[in-house]
Amino acid sequence: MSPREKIISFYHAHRRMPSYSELLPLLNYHSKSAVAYAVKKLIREGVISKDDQGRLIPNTTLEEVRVLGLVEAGFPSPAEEELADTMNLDEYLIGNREATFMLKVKGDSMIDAGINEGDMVLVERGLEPKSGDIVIAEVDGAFTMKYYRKKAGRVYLEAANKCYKPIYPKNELRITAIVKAVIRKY
Amino acid sequence: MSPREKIISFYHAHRRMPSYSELLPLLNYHSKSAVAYAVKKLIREGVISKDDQGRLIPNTTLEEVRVLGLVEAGFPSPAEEELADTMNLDEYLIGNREATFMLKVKGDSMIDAGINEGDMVLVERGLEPKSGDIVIAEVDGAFTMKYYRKKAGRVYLEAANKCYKPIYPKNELRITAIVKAVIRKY
DNA sequence: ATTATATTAGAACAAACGTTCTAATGTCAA
DNA sequence: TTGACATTAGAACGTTTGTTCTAATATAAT
Repeated sequence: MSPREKIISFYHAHRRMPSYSELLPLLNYHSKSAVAYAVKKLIREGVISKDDQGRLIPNTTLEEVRVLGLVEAGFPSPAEEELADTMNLDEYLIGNREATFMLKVKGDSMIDAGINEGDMVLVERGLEPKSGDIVIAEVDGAFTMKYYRKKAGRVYLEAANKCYKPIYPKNELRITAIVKAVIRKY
Repeated sequence: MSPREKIISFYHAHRRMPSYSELLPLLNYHSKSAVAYAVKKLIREGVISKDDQGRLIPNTTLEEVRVLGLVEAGFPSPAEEELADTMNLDEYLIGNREATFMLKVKGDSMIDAGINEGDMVLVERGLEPKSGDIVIAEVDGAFTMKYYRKKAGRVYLEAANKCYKPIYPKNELRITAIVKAVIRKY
């Protein structure tokens, strides 16, 4: 296990960077100056960084994922791999964390929109739905995921599956949340 | 802006929790004991926590998303909402961060698998593909995303789109990475 | 073996840390 | 107004922080 990996696992276990004292046993040293020396090396290598007060802060690569271009473009050669942009999944997917929830998808009503049973959807509450949004709606006491459509002032729900007919709500139509992202894990 | 939101934004800006001194201006206090008092309250409310040495650590809700059950089950009433499980997107989606990359999908060859053009895929390098995996493959110098199939010892690539025919590699077939997750943002 | 260099141990240091005490102030009900 | 309580300011405390120095040791080349 490299020093880098040890620090990363400490960071994820404690949700903060280790102090020099905590790095002593972690990096198998017996003096803080040895740690200081090792830390300087890691900083030179771009593994970690320091803030203006000397505290260690995680480098972006500790939390971010490298983003490449298109599938067709494929992977760059190791030489140019440094040019790759990085992205934080959390920041990318979550706007208002307080209002964001994750739901597991049941059924096949949105299969033509590429949302399959078992997928996870990130939904956000408290937003005003626009026509064309995918929403979580409460219809007659039950929850469903459908397209939210508004045509000629009339609101209805439409599945992304030809087997299902549009739903024209009889009573009230409560839009509980709006689907912001779909996540499928293999 | 509530104290909670101030701390969260500090945490995301500095990638660590603030010290008591840093909370002074943040919470508009002029003494550390006032901060200590406020921190105790926040801890009582479950907003933040402390480790065994008194340092502030972010509560799970600072980074995690609440997970509900099925779409059909919908949202629990506010009373039982505390029961909701939480999940960290990073931990959920990323196994080996060093080997993980993100690619933007071009084309419609995997549309029947629910992967559309413009989606992002999380791929991991250095894994041995199994039959049925979705992979990024280099065929004759170009990259494509296809199903990896192995039948009777023979390896070929198959699109999830009836318009495309299976690819039986003439020369070599290089599996560059395996698709671990699909992410679509609306 | 000898030299030069790189690394580590150990100690000392000022600065910053969270904690805790007293005193002052603010808040609210009676 | 009075009294009870909650909150804040300010100061002092012991501890831990990162830094920096010297001395000892390891490493590698000559």
